[in-house]
Amino acid sequence: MDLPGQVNCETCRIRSCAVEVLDQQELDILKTNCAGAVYARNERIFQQGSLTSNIAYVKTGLVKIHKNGPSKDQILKLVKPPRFIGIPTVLGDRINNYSATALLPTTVCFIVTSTFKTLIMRNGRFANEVINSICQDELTFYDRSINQMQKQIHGRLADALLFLADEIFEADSFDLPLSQSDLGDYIHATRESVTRTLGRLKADGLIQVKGKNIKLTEKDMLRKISKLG
Amino acid sequence: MDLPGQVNCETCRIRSCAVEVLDQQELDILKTNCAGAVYARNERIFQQGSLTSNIAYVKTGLVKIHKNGPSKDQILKLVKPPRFIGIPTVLGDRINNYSATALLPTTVCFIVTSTFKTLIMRNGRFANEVINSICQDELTFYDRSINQMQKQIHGRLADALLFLADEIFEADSFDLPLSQSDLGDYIHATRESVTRTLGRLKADGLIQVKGKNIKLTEKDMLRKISKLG
DNA sequence: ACAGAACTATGATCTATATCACAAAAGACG
DNA sequence: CGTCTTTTGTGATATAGATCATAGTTCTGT
Repeated sequence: MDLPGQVNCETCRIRSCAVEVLDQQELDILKTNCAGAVYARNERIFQQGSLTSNIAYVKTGLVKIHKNGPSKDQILKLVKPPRFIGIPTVLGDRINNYSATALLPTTVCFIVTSTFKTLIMRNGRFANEVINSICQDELTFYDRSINQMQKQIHGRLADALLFLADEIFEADSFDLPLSQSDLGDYIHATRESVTRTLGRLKADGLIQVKGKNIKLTEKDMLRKISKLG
Repeated sequence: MDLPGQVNCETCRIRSCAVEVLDQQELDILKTNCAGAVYARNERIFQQGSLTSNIAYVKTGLVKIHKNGPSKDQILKLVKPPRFIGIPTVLGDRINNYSATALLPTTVCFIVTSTFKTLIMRNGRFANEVINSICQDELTFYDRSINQMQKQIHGRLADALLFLADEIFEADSFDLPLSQSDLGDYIHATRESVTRTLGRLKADGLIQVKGKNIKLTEKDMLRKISKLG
């Protein structure tokens, strides 16, 4: 983790919708209670179970949110910046309920939790934007959960690939930012099943694979697979 | 649905933490934009896909939040009052992203969405309480998701029974508020599997079943099953 | 009280995907 | 450059739980 330290929220070009609505005085409060950090691929941003007094704002890169389950670690979601993560630590206990790890080189701003709370209390529009953002996340996660539960592995993998292409990279060709084992944790499958299913999609000509690079050549077909489960 | 209509938020004894922090003027705003309703068992409170301009506050009873998946309806969570439901409709589109159905006779207050938003904007403490509540829900749902995914059916059923006993009824003996088919939608299993697994728990002497009534006689053992999956 | 619907019970079979076992390939690093 | 670790590929086997089929039971409305 590299620490650029001091940041300037006023001139920051990757501000969240929430920060957009702050006034000058509030930006000053934020600025003096905010520190930047840079993470390399696979570096842990925060760890489940650890005490914290910060909320993280992911500015660039890609982050996985993951949590220990009864039998293994599971990736709850992939977070594309810009996005706040770890907001639930505003709750009393201040213990991270999940881990966050960079999947690509990632820049993060840490905001002191009490400052975040102060801004919520002071500025209703800020609070409103935060609520919107959490609600959006909530709905997305509901959908993802249902899909994970009800689709079988082909559909879940197709979903993941389409998500990476459409939402994360906005390109039909991209380098997989996760190992197949991670991908398994994300779509709830074993590494072996991921390998086999990827192989199947490749054999059927729906995707091209060159090392880490994946190219979705038949997105319509992938979407159909995603639909049918 | 029976409509008591006019409610008085000032004297309401089942106020949320959020409403607790409102001042007199805000309570007046709330009161004039709030209507009560009573639902019978299995009555729909709101329907996924329908347009709405209200947020619901469940005062008493028990509610299931459920949503259509690719292959079937799934119960996302059981909501024990008091609790707001449907907050995500504060997002632009105002379309319910899931359904809510009463599992027991249930009383609900509907709050006009714009009023809810006004209160968030006006009163930072209200906003803060709302955020706390959503965050709490979020964490609970993460845990539930991971458990659903990683545990097998015995563990999932044990979880559900312990949840009903400990969180909902606060008693080791209770009448199942869901059919076995619903229970299947809740723990992601078929009705047949629920029947068999319940039968198994009964045969093993961990629970007693008399019609709809269930009595957890070996909670420690159930907890062990829940842990081991 | 009775007919129709909804719910519960249980056995027989099938299947998607986990597990296990091993090997090859690709990265990491002294 | 070679060793060590991590990642990927692939077959053989096992299994939890779905699906199918059939009946009995309880609820609901008239």
